Amino acid sequence: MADWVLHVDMDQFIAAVEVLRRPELAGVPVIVGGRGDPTERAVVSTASYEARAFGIGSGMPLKIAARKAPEHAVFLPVDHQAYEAASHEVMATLRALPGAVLEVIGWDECFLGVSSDAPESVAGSAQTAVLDATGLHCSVGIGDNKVRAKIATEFGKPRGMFRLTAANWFEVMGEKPTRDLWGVGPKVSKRLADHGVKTIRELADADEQELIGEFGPRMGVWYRELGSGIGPRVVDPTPWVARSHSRETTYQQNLTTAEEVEAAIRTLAGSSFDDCAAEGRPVVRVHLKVRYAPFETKTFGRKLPAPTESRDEFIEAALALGRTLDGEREVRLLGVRAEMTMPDEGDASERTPVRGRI
DNA sequence: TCTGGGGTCCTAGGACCC
DNA sequence: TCTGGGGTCCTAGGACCC
Repeated sequence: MADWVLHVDMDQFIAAVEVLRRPELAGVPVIVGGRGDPTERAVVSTASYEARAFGIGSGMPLKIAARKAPEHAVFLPVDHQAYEAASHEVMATLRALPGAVLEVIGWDECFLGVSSDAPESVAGSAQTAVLDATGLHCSVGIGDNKVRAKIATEFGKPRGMFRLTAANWFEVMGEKPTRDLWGVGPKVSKRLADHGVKTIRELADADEQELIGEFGPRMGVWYRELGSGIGPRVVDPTPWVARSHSRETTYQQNLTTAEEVEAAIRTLAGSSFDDCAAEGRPVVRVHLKVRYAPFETKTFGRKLPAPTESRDEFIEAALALGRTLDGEREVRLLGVRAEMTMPDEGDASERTPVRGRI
């Protein structure tokens, strides 16, 4: 029996959860974001397939979405608790599949490690089990590692499945742009293009030393491997442990006075500290995230003089950092992050540089 | 036209030490 | 007067993902 990685991804998860508890919304363009008021400063969390047909997508400002949306579209507020609960149900269902190892990588997606000679059959069982337990549909990518499984899912959407392995990697992905790879964003694909590397096949064939020169020893090697679809295969069921916590808020009006900024820092710093304190781990760094007009976001960090478990000490450090902000330019405070002491992680060379929870 | 909120990991370069 | 090599720690910021 061969080992497989399955990537399970819920279809339009947030919108689907909303439709589930309001069946009358089935078939209606549903847009979930912010407080559900499209005149406010906020962005779209998820749009239903019906709404996507009008060009509405995640990350889009609600005001823009409102302009694109038809009259009968419905805007809903984000309800974290409902999605959290649905997510737990989905994961519990998948974890109960016989022989499956589950690694959660987000609210609405996970990897499943399975041993089988018929991975499509396992994928079908997973889809049926999730649908029966929750009423929600999902798509499944089947791969010989995480990278291929993750990318395969896109070809299976919606409600389907797709197998991507070393055998069909170049046939399916070879001529596509590097941007289609998981971990290659707009900046990196541009830098690759500047080296004459546009397609995934070209990335696989690229000169390793040239990539190392451009991206450094770790990312250079990693990107070249990505071109061939090479990636980690181990599905790790160990519960995820946060390394930091942050709070961000979109103020409906920009903060204009030093007093307003200070009060905001106090609130955000306090909340992010509380999240860390709840885990009983000292805080070692503070970060401020700010936006300069018109649209430039920056993050500033400071190590604390010593790890602290004092809320006041952390807030004072955040305020001190806030006072170093450039007073010449119009600035909006976005958030405060509290970085905790790290759990023991072992050898960095054994980790994979894919960002986020892999 | 107006841009979320939650995260992770990597690199460059300076300071400092032996 | 000119000038090593290696290592670690830290700051600051970049990039990406869900």
